[in-house]
Amino acid sequence: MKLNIKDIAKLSGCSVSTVSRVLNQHPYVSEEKKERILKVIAEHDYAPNSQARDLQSGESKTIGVIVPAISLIYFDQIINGILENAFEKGYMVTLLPSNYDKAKEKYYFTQLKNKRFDGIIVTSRVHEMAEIEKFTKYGTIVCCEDTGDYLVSGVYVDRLAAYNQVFAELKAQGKNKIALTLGRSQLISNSARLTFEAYQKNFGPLNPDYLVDNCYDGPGGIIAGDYFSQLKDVPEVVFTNNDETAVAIFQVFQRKGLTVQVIGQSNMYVSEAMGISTIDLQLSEIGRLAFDLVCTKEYQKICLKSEYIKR
Amino acid sequence: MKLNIKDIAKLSGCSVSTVSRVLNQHPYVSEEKKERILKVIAEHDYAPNSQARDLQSGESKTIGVIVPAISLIYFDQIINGILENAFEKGYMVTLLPSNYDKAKEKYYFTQLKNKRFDGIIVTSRVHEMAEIEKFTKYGTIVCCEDTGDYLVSGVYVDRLAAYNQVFAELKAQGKNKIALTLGRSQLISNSARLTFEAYQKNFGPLNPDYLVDNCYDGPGGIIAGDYFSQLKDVPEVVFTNNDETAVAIFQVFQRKGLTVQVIGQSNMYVSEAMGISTIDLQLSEIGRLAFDLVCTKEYQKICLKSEYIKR
DNA sequence: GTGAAAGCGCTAACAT
DNA sequence: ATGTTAGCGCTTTCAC
Repeated sequence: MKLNIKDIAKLSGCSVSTVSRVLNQHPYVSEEKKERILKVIAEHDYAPNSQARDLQSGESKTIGVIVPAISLIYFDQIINGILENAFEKGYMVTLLPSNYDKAKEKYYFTQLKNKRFDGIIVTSRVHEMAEIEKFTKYGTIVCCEDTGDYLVSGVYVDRLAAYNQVFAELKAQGKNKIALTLGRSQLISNSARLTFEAYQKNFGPLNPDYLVDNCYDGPGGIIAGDYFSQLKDVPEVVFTNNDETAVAIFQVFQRKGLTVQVIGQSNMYVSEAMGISTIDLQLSEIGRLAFDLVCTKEYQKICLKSEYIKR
Repeated sequence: MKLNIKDIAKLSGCSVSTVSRVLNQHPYVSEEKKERILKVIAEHDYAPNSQARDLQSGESKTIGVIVPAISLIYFDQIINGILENAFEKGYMVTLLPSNYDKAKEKYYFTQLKNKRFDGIIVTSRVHEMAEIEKFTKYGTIVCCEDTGDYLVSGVYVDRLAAYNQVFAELKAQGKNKIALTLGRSQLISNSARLTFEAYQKNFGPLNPDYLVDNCYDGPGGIIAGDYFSQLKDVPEVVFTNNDETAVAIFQVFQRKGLTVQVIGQSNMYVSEAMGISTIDLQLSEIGRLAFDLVCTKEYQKICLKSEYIKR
């Protein structure tokens, strides 16, 4: 037998508005009634229906987070940052797995229009930024990347600076056989584009043999490692797109007795354990700030500094 | 200017119920009106408000998943199983981080009563099962563990069988210096208890020097590895509670030139890459099935078989 | 085939 | 300080 606020009112002999007042801790309720109502509520184990509250307030205290796939540890850190912040502010976080499927992604933006979410954080995307800009009229959207000239909030790290620092140092050390791994190719991924830019600035055009695409994790790293080690001209350094990949490649080389420097990205625990250099991408801080923006509905672009951690 | 169903009715010159009918694809609407309404909807970029729908239907098509902390890869696999299944069935998944804080956990069960979720999946918990049983009157609850005699649905893997197999084989191989790592101590964690049970059955009482508690991940493994390798009597085998820990311990030993067999749990990619034996805990399948139960609101206990993967 | 109207459970403006 | 009532936007009988 599910009770509603009306029942509580009846049971405690007062009006719904009085009950609502004590529920929401509004002033102007006599101690006597207050206690009586509280007692009835406790006795009958009543809890206000949040769907009705949401409808009434027009908010849901819920935000959606678009992720390509949760299993990539990269996103875990961002999610953690979001989660911590959201909990403190009394928000709930709904995970929106896209698998980089455009239809799914669009569906989630539609749900924003439906008011299922107060806002959406995009950790990675397949839609064009111009399209996402259009969705902002349905609600707050914050992307975890540089949103350029588009009117979309963004929180990101200055990757280019770190990439340039890494490549410049390698060059100064006299290295010049530098291989790269990327996630999605430079055609669609912003970070891939920046990697290229920094590489070319320091070393000129890249030897296509020294590039492996679609490297997202450990298994991808194995493939890349096997490939690089079979080249006639084995690279001196492999600059990877994340720590999981870096570790896997490192192990392949180690097993084959090759001495190749591997550099990761994200500063995950695993790279620390293996003593692999990495770039701290401040993922959890990005999540934290992105939530701040989505929560306050502010339009803003925030750029954090990344740090090259040499090991 | 936010339109509602009433506006659409007015704009297309028919009643709200007719609009509602086409929205929900009910029959008995003339083709002519249907088209007209659809056109108006498209032109004005209208989308029905899901909060109102939820209130009306009494459902939210959302389930909550209690996790101690997302960063533990262990839970990623369960979450992935849940997410895939949920998406297929048109449900949303809200992450409920508990950090094993009892107050937080309780708060989430309260939200179930509030009807914010249609159900909750508990991946790990701090509440007693008896208490959780009481919460089931607020909605469906499914735990990812053996719920024993309590009237709470559970999906889990037969760990004891696998643990027994492992210890029996080690014994047959003549090993007897077996160390253990655990997550939460055997006082509160079910899997810790089972590990103990299987160990004792095969080897009798455990030498307390051969036990390390509170090992959740890589960092924990490092500590354990350092500890074990400093013992006068270094163990021959370390049976760990998860693959991340196993890998970390393995590396510590390797670095110190010690030959110690390490066994993990979860069958994560990392153990495969390192060639470490492990127990496949079927985590993603557990997530998948748990969602099935929560979705159909069935009360059921499902036990899966775990597999010892020797490498 | 279509429409009027009664809720779903709550909040808040308005009256007293 | 307390009660009455009009919505929030939608679905769903129940008439016609």
